[in-house]
Amino acid sequence: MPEGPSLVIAKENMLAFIGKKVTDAKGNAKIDKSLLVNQTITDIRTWGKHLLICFKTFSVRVHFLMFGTYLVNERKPSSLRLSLKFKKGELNFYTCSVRLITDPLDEVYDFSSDVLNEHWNARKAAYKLRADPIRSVCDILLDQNIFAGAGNIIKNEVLFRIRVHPKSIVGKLPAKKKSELIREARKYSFDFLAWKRNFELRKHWQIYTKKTCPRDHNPVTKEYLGTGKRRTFFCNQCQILYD
DNA sequence: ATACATGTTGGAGC
DNA sequence: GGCTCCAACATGTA
Repeated sequence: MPEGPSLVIAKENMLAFIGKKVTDAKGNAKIDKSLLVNQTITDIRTWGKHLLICFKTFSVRVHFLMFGTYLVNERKPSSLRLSLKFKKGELNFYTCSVRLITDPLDEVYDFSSDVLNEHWNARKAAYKLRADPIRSVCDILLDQNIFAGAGNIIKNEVLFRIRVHPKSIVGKLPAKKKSELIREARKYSFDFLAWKRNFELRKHWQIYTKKTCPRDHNPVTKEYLGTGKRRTFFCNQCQILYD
């Protein structure tokens, strides 16, 4: 469930609860759940991979990490991390990280660094790349401070689309490639969102988990790259190394 | 069925 | 203090 577009879909699935009052809050989340009872949801937002359930004086931040799931007006046997009940309906969260945020969200988050946000600021991203030129494009694309919402699938597919080898150093990219990277990180995220909505995301993977490059039919290389040693698929022939 | 994965945090060790 | 490495979290999928 994790990458940014999936969070946008999660939010959309929960919009009906805006303006609704929590009648009960349960689950093993380590927050004071009693704070939520009798509070009304004022908004539901996302920042990257964070789902933000807003109340008048605080927000509940849900991060799904790798395996988190949620159900709207449904339950499953697994243990509940957080369950919000309403007069009509319920929101259930499993295997996720739940935190209370008491500072105003606009102080906690820079929404212009969320690739899916309407306030996305490409120039700011370009500035951040210039400020940190020696990092690999692999690490840059997973940096939530620069491309909030981008995850490992987006990383792989963006690099393939712009024909950049994942071991490239961001400062060595020609200016045109750098702006292409920034543009494509956002564009692919919206494609991801549209495909995910239609349950056809996998069908559109070009390099991620692939064995053969769809461009030149050479074998795809799989390596664990970057500081997080994340699964990276690439074509050694058509993705150019800038180092 | 065993291993692995769309992610992040925090602690140990240096 | 700061860096890197790794366990922990916990479950669906191949």
